Amino acid sequence: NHPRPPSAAVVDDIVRRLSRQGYRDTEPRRLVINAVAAQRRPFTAEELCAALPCVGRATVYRGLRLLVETGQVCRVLLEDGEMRYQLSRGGHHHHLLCGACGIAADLDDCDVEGMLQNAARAAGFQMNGHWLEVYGRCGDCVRP
Amino acid sequence: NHPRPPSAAVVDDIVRRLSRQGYRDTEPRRLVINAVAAQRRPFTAEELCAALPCVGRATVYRGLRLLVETGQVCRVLLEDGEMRYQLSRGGHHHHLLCGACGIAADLDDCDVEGMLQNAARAAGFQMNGHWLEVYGRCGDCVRP
DNA sequence: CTGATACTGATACTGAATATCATCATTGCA
DNA sequence: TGCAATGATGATATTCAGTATCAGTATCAG
Repeated sequence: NHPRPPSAAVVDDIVRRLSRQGYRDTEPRRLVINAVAAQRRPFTAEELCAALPCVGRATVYRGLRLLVETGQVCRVLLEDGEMRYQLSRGGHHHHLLCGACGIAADLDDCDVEGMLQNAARAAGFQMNGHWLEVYGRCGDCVRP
Repeated sequence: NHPRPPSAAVVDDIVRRLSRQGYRDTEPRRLVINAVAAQRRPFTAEELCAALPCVGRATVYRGLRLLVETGQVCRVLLEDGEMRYQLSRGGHHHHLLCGACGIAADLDDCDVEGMLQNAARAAGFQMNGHWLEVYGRCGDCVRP
């Protein structure tokens, strides 16, 4: 339930990728990335702010938005409609969200794509993308 | 692009269902339901307020919330994360959302359920529900 | 009819997110 | 290495959706 020590390699990787796109490597931005990488489960922008009292609110929000826009952080939609964020491993994937402990596991090898393409086509619709979240209980919460 | 004249039968039906659950049949509430039924595409709470200048904001929000809670209006998640609402036909279904005209078509006969169940189980996860939206272009917007 | 109570709506409030803008830090380049 | 050019920061003000309050009103069962 506590933040984990973020691996410096992960943070450096993200900073490098931003650098390649022309974004500067700054102290506050690194702090934001660090805090994002330290989260164990989907978090809100406000939680980030709380975890970074020495970084301005605006900077935290800007940093988070940047990470989302560059695809390094993905959005996670909770069952009640709340939007949270999580470090992304990259690539298309979905989330298995545990309603008990709040953790989000990745679900990669799932071919909804093809099925949806077909269903959409049958409805005269050209599919370009989709959003999928799966809700339930993770293994640890089902049998404790 | 204009609101359609809401069928009185649909509105009456909703009012009756609310009545059965102990909710009163009031003038402002009927106006809200009427406005909801008149929408052609997913709408926001604020759009409802704008369409109902003679009904108090609080009442519009309360009415909308009631309809969502009783399952007569479903939430629709846009690609950019914005949450909208739409009159529900009831039953489990998903939406085909057109990014061009904003319309939402229903997708009923699609068996993602089973596939997700299996994928979730393989990850040691007990699935209880899911959220799915499909994005793209509707037939009218693909070939105009 | 009538009373219990659900409902309404003007208003005030909250809280998340963004705009502003003077100041500072970073980086490419000389 | 030093120096602009400009991207980034953060305190503050502001916006805006959504909710709480609460006195007054409408509904409906009996």
